[in-house]
Amino acid sequence: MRIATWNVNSLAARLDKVRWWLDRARPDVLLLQETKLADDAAPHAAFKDCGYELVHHGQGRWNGVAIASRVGIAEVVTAFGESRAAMVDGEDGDPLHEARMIAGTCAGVRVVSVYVPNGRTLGSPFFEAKLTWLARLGRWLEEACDPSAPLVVGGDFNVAPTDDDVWDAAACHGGTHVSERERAAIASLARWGLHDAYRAQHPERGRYSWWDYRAGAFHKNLGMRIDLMLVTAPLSERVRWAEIDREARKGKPTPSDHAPVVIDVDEPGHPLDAGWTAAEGRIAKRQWLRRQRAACARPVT
DNA sequence: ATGCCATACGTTGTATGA
Repeated sequence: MRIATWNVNSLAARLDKVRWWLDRARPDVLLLQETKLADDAAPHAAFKDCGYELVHHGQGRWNGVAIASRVGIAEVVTAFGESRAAMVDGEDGDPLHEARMIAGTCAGVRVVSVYVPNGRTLGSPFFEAKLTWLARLGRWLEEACDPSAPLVVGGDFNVAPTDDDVWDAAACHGGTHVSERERAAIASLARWGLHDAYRAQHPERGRYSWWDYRAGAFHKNLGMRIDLMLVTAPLSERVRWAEIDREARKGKPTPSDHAPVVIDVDEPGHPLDAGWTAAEGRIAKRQWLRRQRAACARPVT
């Protein structure tokens, strides 16, 4: 089973790129962030054409999260299960009232797509709201989820868990994304039972999931690893492969400033589509894996 | 190592992002 997360920075602007990537990586489940769409504008038909069911939680201009699955989606929860009445369309500026969380169950795995608030600057009300939001995520996990069951919280956490996850912690946005309190919030999630699936497969430095659009940051590999796949123990021991697909950060038209983070559960690569013979399937799978490694694993290209 | 890039909304500017 392949599960991925991708902050697409507008699903409307990125729809062709997302379709290309679904065909390229064939994830079973894709967690999406920053769709920047209202629910009634969610592109269900486009995903259905690619073989995916889409569940979406958005309010329009900003934020917006979704889950695309080709193995079914059940038990959908948005906004930590708060009622619609409690949500005031984010108009009060409280991130707890914004579309930043959606969960579902796909092929026996509880999947949670999160878009953690940015925080803007240390000490600002936005920064405090970011910490409050992360604490709310922790409380929801404690109340509604089971660390001994297979679960992944994937998404844009807007936190680089360690200095190995950022090109230069000192140069980083006046301290957000790398501060002690943000990292303590991630550590608190870890204590509940969430493991960093990508880091478990890749101890090396210099692997990032976001690069600034400007000043050639991507080509200089000046980035941060802020898109995470955090998995509970029963899922962690099933992870066989993880990558950040840098290919998706390249090319025209303009890509998202984030790259997808992918994990394979139970086996590496992906079961091929029906219609292949077993022998053809094995060969194609090896070629696919080789291509993936060559394309994704280079530190800088 | 910031808003120099990119997005939406709406109209040539403002808000937001990490």
